[in-house]
Amino acid sequence: MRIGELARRAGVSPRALRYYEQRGLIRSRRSANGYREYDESDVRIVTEIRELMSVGFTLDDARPFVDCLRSGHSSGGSCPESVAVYRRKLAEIDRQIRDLLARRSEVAAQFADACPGCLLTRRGES
Amino acid sequence: MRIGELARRAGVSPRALRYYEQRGLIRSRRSANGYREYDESDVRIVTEIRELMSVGFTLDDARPFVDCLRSGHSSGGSCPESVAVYRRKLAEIDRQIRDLLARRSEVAAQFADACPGCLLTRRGES
DNA sequence: CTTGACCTTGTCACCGGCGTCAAGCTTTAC
DNA sequence: GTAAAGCTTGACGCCGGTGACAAGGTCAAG
Repeated sequence: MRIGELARRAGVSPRALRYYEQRGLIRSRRSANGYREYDESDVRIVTEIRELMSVGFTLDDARPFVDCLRSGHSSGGSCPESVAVYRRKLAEIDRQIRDLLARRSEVAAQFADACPGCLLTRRGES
Repeated sequence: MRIGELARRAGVSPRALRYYEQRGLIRSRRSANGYREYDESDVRIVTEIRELMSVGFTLDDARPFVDCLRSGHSSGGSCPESVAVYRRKLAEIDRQIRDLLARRSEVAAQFADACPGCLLTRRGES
């Protein structure tokens, strides 16, 4: 299939696919007229990339998963390198959560300091 | 004082100060030779900006605080507009925390799905 | 033959907060 | 007198993941 069909099937723009190729995540055969040619395995790969990006992974983060799929594994996350990325991302998210919690209390403290009484009424807005 | 001294006293680069001016956060008198001239109130303003940025405020977020200081208040956070920004930022942080928590469980779910057993050993890395 | 849908490469734009360099002035220190 | 430090404006670069546009090649349907 050509780029437009792959894009439709994977739910991305052709522009994004060319970018992924430029970044070395997907490859393409070229037909005689220069058009990119893809097959089913590319659909799988792009789908995997999108799934990872939807939970905050970068393209570089996704690379080990793509390699894992290419090396024949049915799941992109079952290779040691992918597992390492999973662990790293989880740790990263945990760190971000901690940072945000710390930041929240700093903001609340500054707020209370600058405007005593303002904070007494509402909290969290959840 | 000139830009270098203000920069040193406020703990920022001269480049940052020119940027703040370009964004309309600080103003400068010019001496005869074209050099920017500042006084103590500018030290106070830049310090306020830095304090806000250190807890994740953008320059636009800081603007009401600067205006508040300029209008004679001893604290930049005591004006209604600043209070509104405080509340907005707290709500924003709360939202980000919720998003990250949701993301964390999505990543953990994908991880568990892709590599059953991998997640059993450690969690959180805290 | 022509229209229109699809493809190609290449480039600029975005967002935030500057860093960094260029090219030229002024002031300060010795 | 001169070199170093400090000042000026202007402009490009960064980071991530595209969107949007330009200027063209290709191919199927009418």
